[in-house]
Amino acid sequence: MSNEARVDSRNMADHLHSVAIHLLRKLRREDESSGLNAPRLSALSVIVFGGPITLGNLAAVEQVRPPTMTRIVNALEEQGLVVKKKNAEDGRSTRLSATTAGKKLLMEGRNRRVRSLARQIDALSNTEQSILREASRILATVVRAI
Amino acid sequence: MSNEARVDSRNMADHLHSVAIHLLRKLRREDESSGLNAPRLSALSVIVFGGPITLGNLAAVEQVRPPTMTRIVNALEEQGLVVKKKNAEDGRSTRLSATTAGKKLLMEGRNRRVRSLARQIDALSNTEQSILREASRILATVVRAI
DNA sequence: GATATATCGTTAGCTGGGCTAACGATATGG
DNA sequence: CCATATCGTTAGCCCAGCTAACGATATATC
Repeated sequence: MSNEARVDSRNMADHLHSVAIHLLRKLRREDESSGLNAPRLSALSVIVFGGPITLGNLAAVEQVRPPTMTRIVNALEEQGLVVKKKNAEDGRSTRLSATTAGKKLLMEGRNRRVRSLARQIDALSNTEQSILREASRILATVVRAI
Repeated sequence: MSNEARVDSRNMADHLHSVAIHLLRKLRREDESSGLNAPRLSALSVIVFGGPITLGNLAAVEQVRPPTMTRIVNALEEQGLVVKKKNAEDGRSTRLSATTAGKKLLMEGRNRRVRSLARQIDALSNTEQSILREASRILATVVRAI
């Protein structure tokens, strides 16, 4: 590989990193009324679409340590969005699943949070939207591989 | 606009949001040895390339409130990476600039942090790299507009 | 079957980033 | 000269990360 290519990939990585930081900072501001911030929303999403799931597995999926996930799940539980059930086959682990309220709030909260971003995407040309769509797919595999 | 397009942009926004969360979580792990985490690295970067700059302006650029930036800058100052100077023309404001050590650490820390991401980008095809390059440019303007 | 070991989740305690409210210091305008 | 505005800091709060240590349960070994 040429040295230029390496410099370029470093710049791209740098730029993507910066964009990710600022994107999340912006979106965080949309949270005020939702009662669901990013980590909780993301965890709830996994529970809704991938549940029932154990706390340890959820922590692994979300790339955090179990104590971190304990607190996130406790908050979701106190809000009545998630229920913990003992696993009958293994008393050490729990089975997390979403309540009806949890599923409902996921959709609403997620909508609220990404609404402003979606609005900006709507304003892009079709070509630009295609590029973004492809890029987000590529990025997902890239991130998974890190 | 068709309803399908709106649904699609919401899904894209959703997906980008999720990717951004997981990207930053991954990259945060690369920080251990660097001594510079994301907010400090980002702030230092602005000071290095955009300094001298006032604390308030830096906070605005970084999209955080002044008290938040005060703490970040204090940490950078304690590490000898940044210096505060009184503005001679306006005694209320300060002029932040990077020390030589700050400039050096920025390059090294930034490299370390995005190295694993750059490595994955290197492994992509030329086409995929082009898509990512375009997408990061588009995203930057999108984020700025939110 | 008893005992050692491994695994799951929680608790405790730390660091650090975000915020608002309130304040001192300095500029500026009436 | 005094009222008002602006800049940055301090204080105090919430929440997300982490490690270390622990109780409870499973499992393996003797």
